[in-house]
Amino acid sequence: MIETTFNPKDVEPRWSKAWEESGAFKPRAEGEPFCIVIPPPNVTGSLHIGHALNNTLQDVLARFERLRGKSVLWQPGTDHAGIATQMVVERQLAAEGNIGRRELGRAAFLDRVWAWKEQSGGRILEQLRRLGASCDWSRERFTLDEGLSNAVRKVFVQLHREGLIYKDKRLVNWDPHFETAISDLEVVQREVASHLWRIAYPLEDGSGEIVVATTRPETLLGDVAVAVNPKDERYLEMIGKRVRLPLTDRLIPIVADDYADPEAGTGAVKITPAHDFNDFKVGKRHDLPMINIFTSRATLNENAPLPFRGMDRAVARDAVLRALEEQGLRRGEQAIRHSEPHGDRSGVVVEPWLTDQWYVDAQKLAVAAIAAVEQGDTVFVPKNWEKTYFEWMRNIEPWCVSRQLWWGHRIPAWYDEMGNVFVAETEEEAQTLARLHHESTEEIDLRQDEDVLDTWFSSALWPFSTLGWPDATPELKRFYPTSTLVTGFDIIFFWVARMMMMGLHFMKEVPFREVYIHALVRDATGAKMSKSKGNVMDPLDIVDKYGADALRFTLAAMAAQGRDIKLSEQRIEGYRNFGTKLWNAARFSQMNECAVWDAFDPKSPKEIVNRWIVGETAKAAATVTAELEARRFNEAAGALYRFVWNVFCDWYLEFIKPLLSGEDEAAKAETRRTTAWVLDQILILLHPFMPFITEELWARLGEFGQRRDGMLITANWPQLSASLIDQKAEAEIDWIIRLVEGVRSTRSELNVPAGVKIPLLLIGAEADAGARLERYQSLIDRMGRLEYSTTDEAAPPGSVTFVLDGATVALPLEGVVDFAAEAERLKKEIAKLDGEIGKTEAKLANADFMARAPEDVVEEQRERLEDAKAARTKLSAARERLEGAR
RNA sequence: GGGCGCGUAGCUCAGCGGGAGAGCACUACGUUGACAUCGUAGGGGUCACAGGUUCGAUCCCUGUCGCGCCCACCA
Repeated sequence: MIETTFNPKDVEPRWSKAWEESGAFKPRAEGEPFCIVIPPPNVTGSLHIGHALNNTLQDVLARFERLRGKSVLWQPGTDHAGIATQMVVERQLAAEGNIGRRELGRAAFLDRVWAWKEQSGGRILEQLRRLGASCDWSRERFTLDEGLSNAVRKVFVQLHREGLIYKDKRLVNWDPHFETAISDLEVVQREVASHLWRIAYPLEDGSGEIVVATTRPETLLGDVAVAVNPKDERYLEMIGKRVRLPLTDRLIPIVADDYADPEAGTGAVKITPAHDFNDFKVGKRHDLPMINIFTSRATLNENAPLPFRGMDRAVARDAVLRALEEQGLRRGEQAIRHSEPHGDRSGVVVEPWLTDQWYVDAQKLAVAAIAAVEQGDTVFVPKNWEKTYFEWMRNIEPWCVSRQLWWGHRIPAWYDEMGNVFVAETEEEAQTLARLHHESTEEIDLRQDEDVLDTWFSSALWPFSTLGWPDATPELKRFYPTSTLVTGFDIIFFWVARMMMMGLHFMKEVPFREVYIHALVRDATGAKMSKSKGNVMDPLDIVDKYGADALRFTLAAMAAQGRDIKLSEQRIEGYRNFGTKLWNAARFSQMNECAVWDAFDPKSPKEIVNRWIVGETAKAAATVTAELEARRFNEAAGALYRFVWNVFCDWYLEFIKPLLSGEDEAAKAETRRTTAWVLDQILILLHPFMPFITEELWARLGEFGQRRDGMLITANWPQLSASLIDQKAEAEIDWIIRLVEGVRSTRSELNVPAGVKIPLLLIGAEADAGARLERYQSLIDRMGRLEYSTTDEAAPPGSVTFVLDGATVALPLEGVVDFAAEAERLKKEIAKLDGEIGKTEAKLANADFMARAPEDVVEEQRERLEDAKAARTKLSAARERLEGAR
């Protein structure tokens, strides 16, 4: 016997293991391929609620397509997450005893990182298993494993050979904490309180001064010019003159450049080409020198005047301001708020810094990536994200891919002593290239580039590298292009765009046909979850408390396209209850010996209720299928919820109780078979959302009937013909439902005690309604708590009535209810009908409406009017009777 | 400055050209061998505001107000 509540803790680990061991997660040999590559989580990370959403949606699709018979590969793996992982290990080192990575040395430090990876690396995938993720775990990959590293080297070398990767000296976003370059995308702007300081630069000829405004006075030490707008009359005279740069012994020119905005600041702007992106361009235009005044840690270097050397930039700011004050060169300040660039990982202010870095010519690669989406080779769902994608792709900047970190793919470039660079997949090949270059047969001393690649470089190859590229593996042939990518909007630029570029370049085909973009999971109040705010919901805690199915169903049910998810525990609890409801429905079926039956033909039932529920099942299956195909996860989940709870449990199971306890053995047998069949369909349809409870019930229900062929995970998705929908059955059941609801509602409104059984008289019924009443009498009596029900000629005085289609339902309640209350109820009902009659009549009297509205709409209004009028007549009659009875 | 999105029941959200829905919360009542993690019934809405299009607008268009996010810039 099934117990009254489902206990996920006992059940989940068992099925996780069984599924994996059975090979169900591996693609079947036959069938249309369906492939998803997982967005690889950081190898040493742990599961957060965003992962839970992301992977739930992927698993819903994977299980859905698997049930539909496709050959499904959900490719798992992890990302080495260069900067993030290195940061964690550096913190560990600091906590242990202040040995920095530089003191430790590259090799020893990397040993530490690998050790940490070995220790914590498996955790997040274990956590995904707890969610029920049906990845083919035997194919797990890691961005730093041998195969993927090979792919990275091959891609780098080929792009370099094609001129699409090059080394360049330009300003980069420099993170002084990690002492590495980062890409534009890794820079976040944060608003800070600051000042706009005005500083006087004395003219060389002693004829006066020019005042500049700046938020960064310390960079004055690297100024090489002052720019004014050529149209700015205030400064026309000064163009071409030189000023004495304060605190230094340098003379710098005043140049005319459109960049200077007469409206901004004082109209005169200091130019520091080595530390500002705009100034860099001005410097290039005017052929100005570039003076770098910072070290890699953003302290002042030897190019700064002696007193300032070695100072941190913040200290230097104060020192410069003080020195200017002493020299009487400050011309006031004003408090402002402005945004400053920060490293997204380090949180420190990023410094524009002049260095040699490797760049990918993204502009060229973007051409095909833009065209592919324009042509619909890859579609975004929801579609409006395409606009974001295009906007970024069309304005793409060179991608800085080198990082001055240690944890990552070492750049496959070697230098000889003269600084010539040889890019090759291996040192041997580089050696060969070097010898050719030097026309020498001697061993040439080569030194590999110290830098590693941006983490996203290897991620960009993920859809083909994980399938075995550069080898022509069967998986690559079969599953590339992959089917669907499921990811968050926050990594469209970081990841999606770059996979598009790399996939198209190396595979000559898009990496995926579809990109499903889901929203962010927020807390119940709409705030972004973050550790510092302390409002994070740990998915594993939720799984412990409510079970994985409840969490999964909640996330899917809330995943409406285009809106963030505000997750509350109450909601999860509600869907846990849904699981319990299903569990108990199964329990009921088991108690009533609704056993699994071989070869049940859904066309076979004779009983109306059974014919009805078969049709409802067909409708639900069609809806769930269509909604999942359209990626409306919330609609699919909602349809299932309503079908299981409001149709199957609330009505069908109640309808069949009399049949199951009745004498008609044929009807009883049929009902058992039908119930078992419907429940099976429910388990299959629900399985993508709630895999554990459905699989468990599948097994339990299989135990007392005929044994199952296999696990639910490999069952067949229902394909039910619309011809199973029996309109006559629908009409009859609909009539019964409305009758029962009318009775219940009337009883409740008039406070008829639940325990009191009352009679029901159907007045003025057409022949078929009368027949229905007779046929389903026991059912109706039971559900309406009726003493008996029958047809009659007229309502006895003092009965309470309501209208059902053409008939009046009378409940003789004299002595049971308060007629004043009933009169009030009738009055309300009649007023409501009057309102409706008035509105509808007005509409039908409107010539424009009659002339322009479609015929079916007009007809609908006519029917509505007729029904309302008929009901009004009957209720008025009832009111008169009531008056008479008083 | 450019872009995207959102204002619908107390809360969280679906819906999106022909009489507004769900879950939770709330109220009342529960003799019911599937289920109290439940059942039955009920209350609750100028669908932000203003114009327009239309026979008809919560839905389409324009504008206003409020909120969120992304990109760019910031002397």
